[in-house]
Amino acid sequence: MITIKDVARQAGVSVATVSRVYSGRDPVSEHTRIRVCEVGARLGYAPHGAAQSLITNRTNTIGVLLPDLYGEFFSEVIRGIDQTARRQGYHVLVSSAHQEPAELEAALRAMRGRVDGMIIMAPDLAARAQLASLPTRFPTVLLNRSSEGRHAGSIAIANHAGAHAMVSHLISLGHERIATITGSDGNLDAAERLGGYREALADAGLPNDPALEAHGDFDEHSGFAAAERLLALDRPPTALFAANDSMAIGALSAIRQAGLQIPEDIAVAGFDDIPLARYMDPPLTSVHVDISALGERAARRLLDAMAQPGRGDRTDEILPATLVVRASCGAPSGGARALSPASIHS
Amino acid sequence: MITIKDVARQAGVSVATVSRVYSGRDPVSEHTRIRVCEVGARLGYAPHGAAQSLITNRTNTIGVLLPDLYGEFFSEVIRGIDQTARRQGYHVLVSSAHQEPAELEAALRAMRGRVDGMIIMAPDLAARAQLASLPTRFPTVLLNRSSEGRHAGSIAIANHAGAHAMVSHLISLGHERIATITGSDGNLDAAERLGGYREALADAGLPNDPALEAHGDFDEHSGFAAAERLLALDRPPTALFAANDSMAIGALSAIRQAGLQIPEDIAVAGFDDIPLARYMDPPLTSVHVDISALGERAARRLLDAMAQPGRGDRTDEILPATLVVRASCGAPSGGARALSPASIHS
DNA sequence: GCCGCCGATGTAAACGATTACATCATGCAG
DNA sequence: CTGCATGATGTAATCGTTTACATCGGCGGC
Repeated sequence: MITIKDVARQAGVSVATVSRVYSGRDPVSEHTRIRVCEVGARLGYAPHGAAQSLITNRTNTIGVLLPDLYGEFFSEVIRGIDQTARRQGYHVLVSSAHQEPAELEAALRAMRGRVDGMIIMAPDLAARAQLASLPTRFPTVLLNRSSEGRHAGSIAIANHAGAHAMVSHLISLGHERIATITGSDGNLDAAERLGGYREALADAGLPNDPALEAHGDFDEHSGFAAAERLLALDRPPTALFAANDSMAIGALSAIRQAGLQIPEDIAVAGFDDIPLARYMDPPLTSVHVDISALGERAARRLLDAMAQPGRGDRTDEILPATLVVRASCGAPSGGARALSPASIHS
Repeated sequence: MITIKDVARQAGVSVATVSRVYSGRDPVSEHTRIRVCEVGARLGYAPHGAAQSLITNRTNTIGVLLPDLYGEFFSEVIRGIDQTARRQGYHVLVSSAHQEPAELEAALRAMRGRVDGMIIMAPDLAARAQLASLPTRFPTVLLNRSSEGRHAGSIAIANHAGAHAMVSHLISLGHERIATITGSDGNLDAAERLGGYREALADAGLPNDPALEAHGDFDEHSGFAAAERLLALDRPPTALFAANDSMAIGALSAIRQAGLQIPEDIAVAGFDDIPLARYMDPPLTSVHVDISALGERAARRLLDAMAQPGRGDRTDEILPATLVVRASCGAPSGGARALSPASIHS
């Protein structure tokens, strides 16, 4: 492998000069700069990242710790992070599927000297608790609401508000028996969406029937199965709010298979507004959240925090969600309404 | 930040001993090993990645270069890579959206000293040509068929065979006017799938009507728009093969909107077999490819190549695809058939 | 003509680990 | 008792950069 010394020797200058040419910080005479660039290009020289990191104490890399990644959500958040990171000359080191607290900690240690900051998504409540107790080595931004750990800022989705708005919407359409299909147990998003559902019912003075809360785990099949169970009830629901679109789509399939009409016999709504939602039959009413924006905001916040070390930004930010009404809920017309433009500073 | 020296001092030993304890290579007396571990844990010591990389010349990281990432495909391939990589103690550095050859080269340079090997996916033909001319710094595995560059192995999806099988299947159902919705221009997967479509028609002695090849770009909307154009033809097709499922789903929507029945009036098939395909109405016939396995294979191949430097593995491997017949194509029954178990050694 | 400044360049000390080699005590064979 | 292998540990060179500091020539102000 060819190093800065090789370039220096062949260009007849010292390593310091070569370094200056490439970093562009100190003044270098035009003559030598051209000469060095020439030699560098001919030799195919590229600075050794590790060596640079060692001396500058900056890696130009941000780490991303994600849970096991379901579907498009993962792509989108990474895309948002990667785009803003690269724009600032940063790389992205990803690591996924850290359910066990121990594994999570190991991953975190391994990042030492490899990243300048971290974006961590730990929707699992147990892992999250563990996280709070870890020594904070570098700037960190949490995805999802940071209930406890006061050591980092966070960015979350308006889960509660979104779910509340959706269920309220269903109520406004005249539904009184509204079921929900929940997300995975112990998942924070799932819990918050369920909370929004319950609160909306309570706000409207409707009873909370436990039989109408069917378990799911965010994938299509669990939505299908949950819908089948709900339809088999003595008094089946007239509306169904799934905690994400994948499950809603599974539910649509189950409902059709039972020979029922959507939305006439039963209204359906989802959460996430994945691209495919509008192409369903009928098009799926959902809560739109801009996942890529979530990643982008997180990256931006992290980069800011890294720029001004010390004055860490402990803000908890909530990304607004938008109600997208389509045919599956039986509402008269389409259109989107904004809700919860909240940006809560604690 | 706390270094190996701090641990050494507090434990009353030399840095060498601490290093030995952490790497576990050389023998260390049980007494001191415990002592060092104790101090290390108390101080929260973690070895500095960059420093290790510099001296050992190994980063324990593999780089992944991806094009702009559409939908679930991206998640899946990354998941496959990340899982196998982590199992071997490797990290994953991702970088996406490199369309421009210049940008791609810059990204590649920036990896120097940060990764031990690379997985590169460059479906764009122009970028791919550029790639072949780059000096090969480290072991590399290409995703998608490596037409030219003889400097690396590759793993590809059975695009041609999959499309061929699907179109042949439609022909066997009696269709003679079969349209296709193509993927993005200049995209290799798209080109190969189109090739498979054309060859299947030719093999069956059917004419190739250019009007039946509608442009798309892999997203839902383009599928919707393309289907509208096809339906407006004087002699509309009786079957439709979309180059991916997203476009097929957009097409389903357009066809319904035109008041036509699927599959009675027009049969529809896709490619990729995304999880949602089976939940469509009607369930979507598609070509199943295991994307996560693609990433996994790529990672495994790369890790192998890195383990035995020099004897690079220039094999071109093709991952088999499976025909998944559901209701949308109007075939009598369901079930999957394997095709193209090809693993071509060149 | 001298002084000081400035711009261009070189010298060498870091950065934090790994590891070949040296050192040293210990135990055991002869 | 001597010599040597062995196991535990320390010393110091090394990886490829960046950067504070030194050097040096030229130039303008006085």
